[in-house]
Amino acid sequence: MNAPEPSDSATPEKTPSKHFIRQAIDADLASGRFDGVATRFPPEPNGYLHIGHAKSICLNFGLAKDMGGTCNLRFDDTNPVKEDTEYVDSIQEDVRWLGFEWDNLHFASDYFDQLYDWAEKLVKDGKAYVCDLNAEETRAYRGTLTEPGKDSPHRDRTPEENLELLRAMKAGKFKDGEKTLRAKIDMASPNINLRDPVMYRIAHVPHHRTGDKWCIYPMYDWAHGQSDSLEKITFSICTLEFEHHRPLYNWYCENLGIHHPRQIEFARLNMTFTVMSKRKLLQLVKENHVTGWDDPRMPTLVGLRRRGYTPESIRAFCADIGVAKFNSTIDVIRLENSVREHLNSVAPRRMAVLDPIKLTITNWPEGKVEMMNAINNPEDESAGSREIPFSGELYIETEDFREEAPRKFFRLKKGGSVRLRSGYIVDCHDVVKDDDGNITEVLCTYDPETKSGEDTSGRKVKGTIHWVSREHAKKVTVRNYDRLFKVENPDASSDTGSFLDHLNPDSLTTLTAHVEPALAEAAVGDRVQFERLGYYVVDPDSTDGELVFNRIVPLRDTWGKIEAKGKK
RNA sequence: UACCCCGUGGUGUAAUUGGCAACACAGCUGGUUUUGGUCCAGCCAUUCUAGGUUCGAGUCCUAGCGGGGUAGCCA
Repeated sequence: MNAPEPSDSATPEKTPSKHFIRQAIDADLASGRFDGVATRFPPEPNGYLHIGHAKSICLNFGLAKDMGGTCNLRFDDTNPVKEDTEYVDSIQEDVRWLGFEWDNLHFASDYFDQLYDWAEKLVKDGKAYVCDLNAEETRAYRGTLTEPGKDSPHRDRTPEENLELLRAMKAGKFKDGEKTLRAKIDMASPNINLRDPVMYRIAHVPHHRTGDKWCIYPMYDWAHGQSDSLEKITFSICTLEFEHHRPLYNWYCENLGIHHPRQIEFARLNMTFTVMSKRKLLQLVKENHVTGWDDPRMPTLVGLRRRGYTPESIRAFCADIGVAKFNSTIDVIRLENSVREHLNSVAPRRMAVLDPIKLTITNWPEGKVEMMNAINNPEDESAGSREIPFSGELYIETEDFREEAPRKFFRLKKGGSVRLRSGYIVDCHDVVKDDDGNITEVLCTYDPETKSGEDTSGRKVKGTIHWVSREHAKKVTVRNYDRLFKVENPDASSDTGSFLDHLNPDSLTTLTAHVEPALAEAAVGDRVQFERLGYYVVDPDSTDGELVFNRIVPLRDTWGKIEAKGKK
């Protein structure tokens, strides 16, 4: 424990700045308040994990790793009406996929017995009481944000009476909502959490792990800190909205006289063009605005995984955005960049034509097929190369040809030249049009002296475009995903409607693409770069006969920007 | 209008804890390039405001302004 800093203090340059939680930990270690770091990631199993949880996971597991400590995975399963094992499984899978392994796996429900014993202790100490007020009355007695509350009429029951009542509650003698156990703190506290908070509510509902054993269930505050304590957590890291709960967290630990972790709050992740609340994500799924929790447009971890995001890129993103208390909104571009950056270094390059137009090479020897050598990844020599068939009939991207084009258009135009990537330079001399005047075919000659890798011509052309050989190309389905929402802040409360009004109708475009033959062997989960287009992953929907590629993220598109600017 | 938290470039995060405001991303300029990708270079800030303490304030104090959170028997 408490490993000394690596002695690289001689290189002040490299010292990464420490966020405020790291600083707090350093201080507590230095002062002797704690002698190690033990954290936990405590999800409630009532939904799928999303990118916001990834921030918390990276923080908690990352801290433990960096400080030579431990991190547990604990399910905060104190409310059986909302929770389900379906989520327990998916959460574990997601945490592992992200690249973390917990030291211990726990469930708050495993502590129900201990929690109950502690509740009796507080009752005996005169620090908790059974209250007969119903939910409405409790609310009325609690007061408001600006007015103090009033004491419950049952606040002064004797410990003996309370104990008897509590045991009767546990034994199932009362109906749902008939009684609660409350901590006896201060009904006039400016902090509403301290106005005699409910510890137990009655709910005759089976629990996904404890079955019918309990009909009283602990509230978050009464379970969370105690679970932390039992696991000897030192730093209980949570999001900002729990800040006002900290005094209560402390009160329980102090009044029980048990191990007392330090709760530290940080700002949860907000991201542009994204909704993050469980309620809204659930609504997107339930109302079929997406195909499921793992729809590639969802910010869930299962969604991002299916989209093709790598765990490395998500971890890099989380490290990149930092940790603070300021309530910020991260530009989703940052997330997209992180996966681009990772995939740029590891994804093999392949050629795919999404919107084909035929290109015929009029001076190409009839029936000749030439194998061209193509580099797999210019960023990684060890990735090697592959062979691509080149022939007299090719497909190129429709948008890469213009009959007439502006000076700045570096691609193919009538009377112009372009390099076919890993192929030859071609010169366009004519086009073929249908009756409506649409171009159906581009006619070119090729320059035999310009073969890629053995160019002896000395010719320079402005542009290079991708292509596939018409007879050798494979057809695949391509799903081009875009942002799910068309506005930066879909959460923004417009008086008129809901966040659903901001759904992007073009968030998915499905098309049939022609790809180079090497792609026929691609397996589900393989990630490639379609040259000049973007990064793609093979979707599990793929079958033997038909591959499905999801667009993970497009390449940066400088030309697109130039063109868009020109139109304004 | 009670209490708590937070205000540093377009967006985020730093600043040896009182000592020349740094880094990343975005944007804009240019360069390299057989991906208009990658890569490289340059440009882009009166630290919310007003006072105060100090030789010196992003940092400390006071007041104001702005943003967020909180009144579940949810977590």
